Amino acid sequence: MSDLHWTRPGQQDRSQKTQSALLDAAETLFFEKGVENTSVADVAAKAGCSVGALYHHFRDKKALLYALYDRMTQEYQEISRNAVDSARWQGASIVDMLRGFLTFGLQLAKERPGFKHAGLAAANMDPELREHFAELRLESNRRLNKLLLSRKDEVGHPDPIFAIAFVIDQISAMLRSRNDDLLRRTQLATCTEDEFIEEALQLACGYLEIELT
Amino acid sequence: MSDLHWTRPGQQDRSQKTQSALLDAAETLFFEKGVENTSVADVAAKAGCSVGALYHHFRDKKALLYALYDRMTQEYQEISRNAVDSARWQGASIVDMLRGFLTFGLQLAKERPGFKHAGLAAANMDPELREHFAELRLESNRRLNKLLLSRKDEVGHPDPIFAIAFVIDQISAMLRSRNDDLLRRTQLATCTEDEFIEEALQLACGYLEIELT
DNA sequence: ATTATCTATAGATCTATAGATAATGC
DNA sequence: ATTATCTATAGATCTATAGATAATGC
Repeated sequence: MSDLHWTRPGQQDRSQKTQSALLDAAETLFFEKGVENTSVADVAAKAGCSVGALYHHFRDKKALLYALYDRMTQEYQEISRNAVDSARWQGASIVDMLRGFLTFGLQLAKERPGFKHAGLAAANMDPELREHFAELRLESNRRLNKLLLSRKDEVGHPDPIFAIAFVIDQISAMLRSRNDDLLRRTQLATCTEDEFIEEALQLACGYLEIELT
Repeated sequence: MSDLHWTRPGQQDRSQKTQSALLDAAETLFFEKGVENTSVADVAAKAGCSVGALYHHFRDKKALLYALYDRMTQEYQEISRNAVDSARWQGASIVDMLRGFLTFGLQLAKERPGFKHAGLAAANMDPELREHFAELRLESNRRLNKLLLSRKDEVGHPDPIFAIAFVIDQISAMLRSRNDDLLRRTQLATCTEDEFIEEALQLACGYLEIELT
């Protein structure tokens, strides 16, 4: 995934500019209308350049898509690694860490709707990309897992290691669902974001057998 | 959605047969390779008939897709209404009802993988179909909600009506995640299906404040 | 006589390339 | 002199239709 032999390095200043413009255009159009329903001509038009220029920068349509995912991946990893950082959560309780994770998950979806759509779009497109996205999420979850394990003495559940992993998986699933606009609209319980966080914490803490102060 | 003006009624015996064959072929191919990557020629070939025949039965490609979703909807509703049936769960406890729901959700995904893929495929295809699928799931959840409310005296949570709705939403999200092969493979906690059900019940009951006997 | 099917193809895309032109930076 | 861009188009699909042929059931 990360070897970039499909994009031309670019040796003039303007090169970088149109390459970015092409990626921006692709990001918008691919997730608005779907990759299959977006022609390279559409992308070029939105980027304000010609089809020929597009093919100068990217070997083919797939290369453009992969380069786009690569860009998103780097963005995502930077944000995520910063949010679930061990130094940042030094001394915090499990509840605080979980609250932080929930807050981060909800915010990210609002600030970068592209990520959400990208995951969706990758689904029935490229199995490789789908895998890649799952791996990204797993990495975040693993970091959180490590954080929580450092405080596993707070957990009353008979098998704390399993329980922590299970809770993270489920909270992750709940977040994904909450972040999907359509799914949220068709849920039985309507609540604000803050309410959602607190109720999800109740769920988690009840299971882990942690006192919610 | 349910008015079927896009399929020809069919007045000969063989008509029904090829129509079914076309829908079967579409079901397989659409969810294997994606709708956009499947040509009507592919579908006709797999169904063992010609493109012309396909267009005799369905106005256009979209009509074929809609007819397919219509068929799946009817199947799904029948199964679902039977599973979450008030007569069937007469006198059962909330835990039993939730366990039944979880069991049903896991089994359905195994028996009819099409439903799962259909939901996925609908996602970045047709917004209308996406909505339709969400509505279907909502209907199931509403039925379960009604069932649980008849036993809300078991619930220790201060706001039982909200708590029940919230728990159903979250269990539904957890099920969706568990039923997605790729997501399951990248989860932190590996567990069998039965373990998943019991742990999910623990989560739910801890939150609802129900005694797990 | 009607309904269902087939073959062949027109017309509309859309991807990717070839060849010409313009802009950059040494 | 090299790199980036544009215009124009070849070639490959793919959808949907027209017109001919085969099967059905009254």
